[in-house]
Amino acid sequence: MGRAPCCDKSSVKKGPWSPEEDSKLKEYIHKNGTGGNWIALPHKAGLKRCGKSCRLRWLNYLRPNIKHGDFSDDEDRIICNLFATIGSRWSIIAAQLPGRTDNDIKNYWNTKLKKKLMHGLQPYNHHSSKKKQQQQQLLFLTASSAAPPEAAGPSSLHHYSSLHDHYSHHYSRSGSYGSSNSSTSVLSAAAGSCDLLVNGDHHHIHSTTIPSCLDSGGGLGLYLDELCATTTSSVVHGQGLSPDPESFVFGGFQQLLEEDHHKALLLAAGAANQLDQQHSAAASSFYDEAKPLVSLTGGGNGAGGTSTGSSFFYDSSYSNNES
DNA sequence: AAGTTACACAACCGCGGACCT
DNA sequence: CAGGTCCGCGGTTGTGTAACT
Repeated sequence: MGRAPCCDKSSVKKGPWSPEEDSKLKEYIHKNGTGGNWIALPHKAGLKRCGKSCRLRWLNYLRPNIKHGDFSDDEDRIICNLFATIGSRWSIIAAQLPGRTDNDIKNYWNTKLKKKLMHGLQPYNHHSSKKKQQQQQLLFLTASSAAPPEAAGPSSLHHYSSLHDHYSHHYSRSGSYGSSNSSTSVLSAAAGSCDLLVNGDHHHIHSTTIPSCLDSGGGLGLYLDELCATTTSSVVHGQGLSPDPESFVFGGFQQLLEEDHHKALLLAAGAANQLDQQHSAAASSFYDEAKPLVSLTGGGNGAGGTSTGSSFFYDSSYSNNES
């Protein structure tokens, strides 16, 4: 029954790979391929390594056409856009960046890009009172400005809080996500005017004054008054569609405590799924089960992705699920 | 110059789903 | 169908090195 154990953990070597090990692995795979069996590979290749370790070394370092070194602005943009849409699905993000590995992107995000984003989030709303500012927390929904207007998809209802689940569900069935040649547009969320559905109340927002969140990506945001309040009747104000876009996007951010910085960052990146996980307790205190916490409807200019990408978010089955 | 801290990156670990027997 | 392994993924840790005091 079953298969043999992957390896004897007590007898395998761990830690950094030596050049000799690298060349052994490279040579073996060039001659024989992986054979579809990483567990058996190290023994055949004469390596005292776990199959998992070999696989990781090959995929992340030895494989041909791997890019090392600085990420370009375009790559930054793509990573931010994708992270904003799907969260930390590094393998999917990596699939959109030829030559980059998920591990590489993950490290890059954790060490540089996240900080870059943090530093970008500093101007403050000069128009709000201090007390008001302290009460306000920022809910930030990112939307890609990279997608051209003509890429707009049909309208559908988006429940941001469940975007992650939808995404997993849909891509795993359609298998179309990797086929797009337009990585920035594949996962673009709506950037044009749209309706926000907050605890059942509709708010229509026009995009023309919506500024860019990152250097590149577009974004729209709104304040949630008393985000952590225990009441379920909190009102969401669609603030900031003002002549002072910067203050809208980043307003209130500086008042957040360390924990909230992380929360706001996740929000800023649109990683609603992570927010759900990490702050579900706080969120659940004011989340009305019967109504979506925050939803995005419509989608004018820039909504959705192109060609293959558009099927992603505007899949009919998804729309059906929402009704 | 030595010690400490911060940073970047490689590698490991554990989990969940797919697959095999 | 049940019980087991394999594979791939994401989170975390370890290690080398640069920057700072």
